[in-house]
Amino acid sequence: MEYNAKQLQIIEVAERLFADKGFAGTSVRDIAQEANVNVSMISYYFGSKEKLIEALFAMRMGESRSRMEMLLGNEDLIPIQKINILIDSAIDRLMGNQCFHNIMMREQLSSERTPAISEHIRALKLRNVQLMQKLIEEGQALGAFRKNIDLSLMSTTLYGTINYAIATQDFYKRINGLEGMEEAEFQSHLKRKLSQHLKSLFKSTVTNEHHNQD
Amino acid sequence: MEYNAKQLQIIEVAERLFADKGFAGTSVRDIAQEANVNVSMISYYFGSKEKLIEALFAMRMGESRSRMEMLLGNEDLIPIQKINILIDSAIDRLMGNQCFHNIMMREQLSSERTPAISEHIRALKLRNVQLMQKLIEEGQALGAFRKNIDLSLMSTTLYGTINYAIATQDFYKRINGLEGMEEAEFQSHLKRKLSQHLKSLFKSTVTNEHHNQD
DNA sequence: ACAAAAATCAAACGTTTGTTTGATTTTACT
DNA sequence: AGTAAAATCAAACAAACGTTTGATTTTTGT
Repeated sequence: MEYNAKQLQIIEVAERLFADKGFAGTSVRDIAQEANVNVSMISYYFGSKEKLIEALFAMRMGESRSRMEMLLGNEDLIPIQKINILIDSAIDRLMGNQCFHNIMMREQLSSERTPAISEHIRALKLRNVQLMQKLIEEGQALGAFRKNIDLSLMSTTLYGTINYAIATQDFYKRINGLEGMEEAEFQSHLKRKLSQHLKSLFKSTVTNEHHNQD
Repeated sequence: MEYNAKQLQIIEVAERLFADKGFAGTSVRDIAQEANVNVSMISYYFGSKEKLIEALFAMRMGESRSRMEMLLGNEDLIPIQKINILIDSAIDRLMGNQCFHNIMMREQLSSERTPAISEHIRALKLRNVQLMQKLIEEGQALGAFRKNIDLSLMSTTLYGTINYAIATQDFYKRINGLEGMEEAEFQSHLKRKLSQHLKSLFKSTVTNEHHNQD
């Protein structure tokens, strides 16, 4: 589905408001006002508020594919390098679409509020977890990774840590005394810290190497 | 504040519904119906729907203290044992109060929806992160733990992993083929897996010991 | 047993909700 | 230029919302 400028404007405003106040907490009049359109345009273009959030999901899910396939094809990389690419691409994806992933998180907290959306999320999570399992099993086959790794909980730790870091970033800012830092600078600071932290975490946990400082 | 049976009934039903459908997505009539009370009783007892969720937070926050202080006082335990106790008590606390922590997670996703609640959450998170920092610094002082540990992101990983595991437990069930398992059994299964996973994760990451299988 | 207090109820209150209507304006096409 | 389609609008719609009211029942304390 392709959208014109007005429709995109509505979707993007809705994304921001849904992320901030939740789906039920956001009225179509809120959206219409911030998007500078008449209330009736939402039903006119999307059919209903419910179909609007489904359109948002269909749109955002359609993006982001294919960039990670590069990493699978490249045979020059050693297992831990592939894991590191996976970590960084997950951080980039979640940090770069905070509003949408906030909404996704909310949807996961409700059980099956909208079947179409739940199905989108399930498919995405399945791709993510299978990709990580593939990389870990490759590393295990090469003898580089430990055998006793809980595959599905490793991806829980990856996405759980990133999501939770994003959800609590104000708290992180406060306890690390970064309240004065400019927003864009803070975002890249957090990305860098998350990257270091998760890479070190995964390296210690999945590899057979003895730990060495860097 | 102490509540009578009817008030507790309202709070507990509200907790379940807020967790499942969100605060804005739950109507006072939903709550009244499931709690078998008249709609007006909610305003009568709590003043408003908003004050009801604040009462819920005040009640749940008041519990759960003090059990973990035991772990701090005990000088017989080595650092990694204290960390393990912290992990298990976090798992027990979050898994044992899934509805409430679901609501807490939702509140963290909205920026400052209710200042009183945000303040409760901030205080709780501060206690948690400071406790973990204290334990890690003890271990570092004893030479048992590495020096280059990102203190605030370690607790992000702990709580992020548990919260995300709880939020996606239906998915976990499905990809691990546990759909037939009885609910109580699955809950203790997940607790055990989470405990093993997080202990192994923390051991690999924070200690100076070389890894050994168990 | 009685009076005061607390609890409960159906009904109504005024808003806000998502959606539809019908008229009007703007755009697109020949 | 003229007409059909698309877009926009204020207004209205019924339903659901949180809350209040005022009468009635139940509980409590003496």
